[in-house]
Amino acid sequence: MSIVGSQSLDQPFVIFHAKFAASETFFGKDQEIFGESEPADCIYEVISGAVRSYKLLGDGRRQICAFHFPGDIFGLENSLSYRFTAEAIVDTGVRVVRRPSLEFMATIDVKVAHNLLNLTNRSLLHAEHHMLLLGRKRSREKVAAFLLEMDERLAGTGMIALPMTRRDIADYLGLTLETVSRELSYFRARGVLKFSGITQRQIELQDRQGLEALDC
Amino acid sequence: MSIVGSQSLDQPFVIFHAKFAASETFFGKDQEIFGESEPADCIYEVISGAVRSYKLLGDGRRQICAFHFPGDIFGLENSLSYRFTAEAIVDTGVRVVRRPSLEFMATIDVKVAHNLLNLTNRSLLHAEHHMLLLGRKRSREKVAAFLLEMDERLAGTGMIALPMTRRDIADYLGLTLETVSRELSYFRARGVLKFSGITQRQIELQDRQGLEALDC
DNA sequence: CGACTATTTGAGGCGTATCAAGAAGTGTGG
DNA sequence: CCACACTTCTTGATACGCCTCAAATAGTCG
Repeated sequence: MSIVGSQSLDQPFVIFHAKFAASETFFGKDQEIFGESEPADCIYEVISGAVRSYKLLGDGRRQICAFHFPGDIFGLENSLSYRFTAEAIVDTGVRVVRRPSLEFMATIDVKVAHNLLNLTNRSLLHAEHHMLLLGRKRSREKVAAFLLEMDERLAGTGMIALPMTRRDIADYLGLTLETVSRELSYFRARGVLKFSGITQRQIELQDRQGLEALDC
Repeated sequence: MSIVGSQSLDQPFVIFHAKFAASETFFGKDQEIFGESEPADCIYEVISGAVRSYKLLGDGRRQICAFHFPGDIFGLENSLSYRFTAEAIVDTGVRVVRRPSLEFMATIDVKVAHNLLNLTNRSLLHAEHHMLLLGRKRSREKVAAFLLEMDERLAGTGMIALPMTRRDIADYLGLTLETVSRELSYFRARGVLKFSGITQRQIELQDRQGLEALDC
């Protein structure tokens, strides 16, 4: 229904131009790709795997601002340093472009500049949508929205293979991992979803309307 | 300390170019400037007054995404329709530019395109910062962060004249108005702030460090 | 298989919401 | 200027949703 969160477009962004794009780089599970307040040298596109980007409070409380899946671009900054930390959730391959070369291209290629703006706007759209969730939705509605977003971004088939832990989900939704688990159990008990695979991360949506009714 | 939320720059943005800028338009208190999902025709700069932009859930729960003060630009979109509703908090004057003329300028003037990107990035920075607040801070920390943000954006002198109600503050912070009121009372009882004017909206910060300690 | 991590589930507590009533502040008309 | 109606704000009592702590189960990896 909503395209929020998806970075896929009808046409690929002209940002990772062949002439400037570096080859694929790999990061292992839980490996940091860049850290908050590090110099923002590079921009990344996920090739395979999944990435979380988050901010921390002084005492360790964590807010995951976004998950990035294959095709998504992250690490776009206009300031000198990154605004958050990015980590691979599972083994992940990314394409890297150095910022200076991108900015150079933006000055000579209108299409690149336009795509940069589009990408940033897309992130902003997602962030504003997520503010509504964080500030005003209850735990059940948050988890419902999460499942619908993941289904849409990962497959759209109702068969979801989550790469992230319950804690990641909780830190994305502003909940605890126990509350996330309880709400998933609630949905399972109601037949809204079931754990289809051998693990608890493979989820099959049985009643999408039941979730959409909660997504408001 | 933080520049989050402030849209002021060393140099003014070259967006409201003399050739294209319309004259000042006025909106009365609580008047809608544009509505969510209306066609995004125009872009606005606050001249005087204050604006809130918010999203709603189906049952009326409201999340204020941002406040806009003189000098701030809002209503920037890349999609066809606005992403939220904008209302004047008090009597407000705004400068208006039609989007098509702005987009035209962006194609012929690199500086305009660059400023558009900068503005969008600034909004994104604020949104991500606010997600951390909404998802992971307690009510006291939220109110402390709010007071510091307002001080910085409205004056920076420690004398704050809030244009918005407790309900607006609550909907910005993901709280109820009663909780906001209680936390303000708490800070007042501790001598962190006092109500300096004849109304409860004029606040004088007595102990900024006390607030910054909570802002983390 | 054994050690470890991730997840579920239960019991109880805390923080914020809800409901309610009164005080403070604002605006209007006489 | 005051009287009155209305809105906003404060404060108290209580309820409840989510968090915390704890322990058992499920899943992963050597």
